[in-house]
Amino acid sequence: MVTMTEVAKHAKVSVKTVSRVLNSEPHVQEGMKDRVQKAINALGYVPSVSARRLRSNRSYNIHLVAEASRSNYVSSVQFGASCLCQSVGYALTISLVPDEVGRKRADFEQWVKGMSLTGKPDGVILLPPLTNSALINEVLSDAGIAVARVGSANISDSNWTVRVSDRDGAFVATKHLLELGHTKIGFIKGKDDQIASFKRYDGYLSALNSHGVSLQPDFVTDGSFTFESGLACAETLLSTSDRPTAIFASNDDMAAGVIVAALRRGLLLPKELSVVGFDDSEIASKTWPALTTIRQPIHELGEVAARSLIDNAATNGIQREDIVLDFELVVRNSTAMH
Amino acid sequence: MVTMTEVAKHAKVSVKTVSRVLNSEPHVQEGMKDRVQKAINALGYVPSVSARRLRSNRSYNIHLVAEASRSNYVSSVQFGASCLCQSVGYALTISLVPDEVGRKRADFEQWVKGMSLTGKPDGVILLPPLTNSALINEVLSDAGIAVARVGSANISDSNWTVRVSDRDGAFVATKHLLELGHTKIGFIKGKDDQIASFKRYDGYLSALNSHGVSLQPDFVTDGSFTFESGLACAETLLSTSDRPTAIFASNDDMAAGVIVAALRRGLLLPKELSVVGFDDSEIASKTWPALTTIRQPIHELGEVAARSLIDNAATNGIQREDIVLDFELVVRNSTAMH
DNA sequence: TGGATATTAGACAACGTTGTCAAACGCTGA
DNA sequence: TCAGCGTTTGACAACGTTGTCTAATATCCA
Repeated sequence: MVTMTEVAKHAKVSVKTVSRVLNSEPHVQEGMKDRVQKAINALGYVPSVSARRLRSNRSYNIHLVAEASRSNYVSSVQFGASCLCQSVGYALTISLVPDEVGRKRADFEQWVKGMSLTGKPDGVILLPPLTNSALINEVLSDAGIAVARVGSANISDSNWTVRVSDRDGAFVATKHLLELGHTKIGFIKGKDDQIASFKRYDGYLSALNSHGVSLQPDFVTDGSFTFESGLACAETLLSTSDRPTAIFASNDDMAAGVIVAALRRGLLLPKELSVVGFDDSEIASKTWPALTTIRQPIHELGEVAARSLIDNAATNGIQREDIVLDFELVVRNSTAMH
Repeated sequence: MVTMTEVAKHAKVSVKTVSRVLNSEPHVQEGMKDRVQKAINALGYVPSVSARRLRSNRSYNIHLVAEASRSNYVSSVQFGASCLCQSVGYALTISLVPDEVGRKRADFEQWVKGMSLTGKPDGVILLPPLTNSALINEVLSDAGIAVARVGSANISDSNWTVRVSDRDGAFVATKHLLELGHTKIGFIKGKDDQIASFKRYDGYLSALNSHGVSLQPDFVTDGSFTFESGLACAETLLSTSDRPTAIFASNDDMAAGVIVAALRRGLLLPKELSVVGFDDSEIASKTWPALTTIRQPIHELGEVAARSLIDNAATNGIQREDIVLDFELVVRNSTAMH
């Protein structure tokens, strides 16, 4: 292994000068820079992260925490974060936790400790539904770790939130159905541990309202963001005598469940039932008919979250923000005129 | 931050003794152990990974490399690996690379260098189709990094392979169709950069053979493991005058494509067409009808891969193996008697 | 009982980098 | 010409752990 000392010897300068060049510190003459650079290339020197970490007390590491379910969403965020981290020489570590963690305090503190055991990261990215866990946010804050949350949250502290407007997205989705002539629009809520669930419901309500359609309470059901819950809710919605002609599910997995439920009953889609989802996750384009949905720039969410944390670590800046990215209505084959 | 020195002072022993206790080295008396343990708990001491890494020249880090597509499969493996790493105090870092990497040598070496920049891992887990990339395996070997490959490979070196028997799995899947009375069985191959593709084809052939059914070349099409390719292949297979009554696709994504193609043509499933997939990835249970498929213990693949690498790092052992896990035929609603 | 060996504990150096401090140098203005 | 200042460089310590070596003590066998 080539060390800084060898580079220094080869370039006939001190180690400190090599260090200065590597970290592009000021007060180094051009000639020196060149000499050092040449020595580095000649010897194929690569700095030791371990040593750098130890001395500078930075981990050059971002940690992402997500629940193991919802794999499509998670892996898209991860991809965005992974690309960015790699491009700036950061490592991205991952914890996929089972669904129940975050509920029991002791377990979770144990988990945080485990994380610091593997090297306290410069920042942590939280994915829904962890985003809105007061417990997790508190524990991380207490540990002095910067946090970037992906998705809506109602926690107000000095960290980042990176999200799309759930309310506006749901509004646009519902409006799309209204404009196709639907007035009997079923809604499947998300899990109530996620703020997004309420915001999407809000958007649905406002859209109905702004089109002068009154809410029919039977048409609103409680899902939990899973395929199975979407299927079950659709069974309920479709078995009423005066059934909805369209269903807006709070995410794509549930919408896929709606489609299966409808096919089972022998409904012709989209003629006899229009379906809209939310997320544009992978499954949206693999159902038949393919899902009309609200596209979140999921990949970008991860990228922005990672970048915020890294910039923060580099500058020790404290300017935290609520970053809202744009969504987009993607019209496929699951919606039609009524 | 609490350091070892402080623990040593508190317990009135030398730092080395504390180190010995922490690493459960031999030759420490019980009394000492207790005293040190108490001091550790009292002060809430957590060892510094950075220092440990620097001194011991181990990274306590496993790196997983996958292509960003195939998210269901990737995140299952990840979950298995993540759980295991966490339970033994290792970190799991991830690189999700775009689909083309591994083709261009320079790019890839750049990538490996980037990885070592973020701390040379104790081991790397490769996921298909990277598993079988001679280039990647070579570059990692040259860098002296232990590798565990998930999925079939035809690279013979002294690293691990963790997989199921693709041939046998495909044999069982095909046999299932034959036993339902099908003789006209279409097959959709996987991408030819993966050994699994050939093995699954082999299994299909053997099953036909062992049931005395002769191969009909028209019934074999070239897919690439994507939903779209499955859809396209099914279009071809179903448009022939003497169309197959069953289709075995080399993975679930393609099988989902087959289902969509069939539904588009107005076929009744599974009555008019039986479909079988491979993997039991998330989508398999979310299609209508739900897919009959071969379940790989994907989660376990990741776990076993990670464990092999960690054990190796701890013991400096060199016993590398080809680990074959069990698969299982999962019968759902996409197959029926002919 | 004595010598040899095994066990236990500690002092110290070392890992490869960055931070601190001081020295050397060149420049400016009086 | 010289004090005063800014720039550039280097010597050295420090980060928190583990490896090596040595010393002290306990144990064993002849």
